[in-house]
Amino acid sequence: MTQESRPGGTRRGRRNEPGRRDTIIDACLDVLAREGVAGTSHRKVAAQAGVPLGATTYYFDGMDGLLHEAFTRFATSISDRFERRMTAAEDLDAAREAVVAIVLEDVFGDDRDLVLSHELYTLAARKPAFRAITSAWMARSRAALERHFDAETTRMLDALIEGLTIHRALDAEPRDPGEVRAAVARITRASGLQH
Amino acid sequence: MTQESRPGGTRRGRRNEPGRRDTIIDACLDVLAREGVAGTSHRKVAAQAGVPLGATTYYFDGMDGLLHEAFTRFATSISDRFERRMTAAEDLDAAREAVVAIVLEDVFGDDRDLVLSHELYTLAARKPAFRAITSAWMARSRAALERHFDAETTRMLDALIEGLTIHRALDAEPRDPGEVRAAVARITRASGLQH
DNA sequence: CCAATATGTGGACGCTCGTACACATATTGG
DNA sequence: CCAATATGTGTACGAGCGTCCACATATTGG
Repeated sequence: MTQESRPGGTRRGRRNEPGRRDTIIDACLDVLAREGVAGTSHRKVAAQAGVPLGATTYYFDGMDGLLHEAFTRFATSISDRFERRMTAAEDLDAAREAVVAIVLEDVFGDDRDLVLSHELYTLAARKPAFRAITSAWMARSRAALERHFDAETTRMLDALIEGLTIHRALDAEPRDPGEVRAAVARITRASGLQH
Repeated sequence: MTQESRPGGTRRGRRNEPGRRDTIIDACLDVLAREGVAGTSHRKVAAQAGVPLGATTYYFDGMDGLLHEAFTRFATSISDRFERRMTAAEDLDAAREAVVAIVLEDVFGDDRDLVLSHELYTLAARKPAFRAITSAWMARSRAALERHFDAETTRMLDALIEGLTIHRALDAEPRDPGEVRAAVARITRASGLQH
């Protein structure tokens, strides 16, 4: 059993906390959501995670490395949810309704996800290294959509989802769910695959 | 006639350069496009504009004030172009084609505008003060679209434009112009106003 | 049980940052 | 022509930043 030489005091030297990296990544996402990329620093992440400053540079390759892992985790989790929704849909109408649910519930439901998405897009627009994350995310979304829609419709739909999401974020008043449904209907009209 | 006491040397005291504020705002946009909000500082803007550091705090109310004016100028100029395109269109088909041109030429044509848009959106997603800028921008775009399309279609189209733009930015390969045209056609099918 | 090693930390270094303000000079009013 | 004022600037301050590394300690191998 592990004994602490100075219980309650500052411990130095070797430790055994396997979840450390994970804790730091999650803390990084918290800070990102709260302060944005601009306001995220090693020190703030360390404080949020409850680890010493040195740990954030020890486990990750600079700030960019940390951001990369954090946003990868974020994009993957959003992507998972998207895929689950689309896979669960059994026919074309269910697929359309799944898209509506994604727009209305998944992204709009949570300010945090929305803000994080924007931060990631902005970073990706500037740094190619982060574009790999958004590309993978988009590729997965499209693959999921293509279970139900043809390739062209999929790309249009993907763009529409994005646009509806963004505008919802910047709009003051809430959007009519019926309108989202109608927009999805227009884009996907007669463009389904056989099931 | 204005005489300089120390020609070629450092000048202090009262000066008469009315374009100073403008110069600084433009320089700020340059820095923003190059380095992002995160990397923009008074010093960098001052260097870019060729003015002393003090000038950037003298003419503007802190960094936020400067950012606000810079992004206002940016959004207004994009918005002008949008409005001009839509106003020039004389019938429904021309309006559809104008939208395609906006997507393909205006936004995608210039990486700088794209990056600046993202930076602004991200800021707006986090700070309400900047949301006023994006709201005004969106309101103008919609008003311009409503010259040709009904209100519901306008909102859908606005979102679609946004989404196509964003995805174009993050996509590696160029998008087929025909597909943009097709997407616009689907959304606007039988939704025009009388002219 | 004792080296050797792996693991992690605290603190320091050099930098950039935003802001504030004493002061220098151009302009203006009398 | 001279005070008074408007206009702008140089500089300094304190804070926060990323990164680095000597070192402390837990673990392991012999």
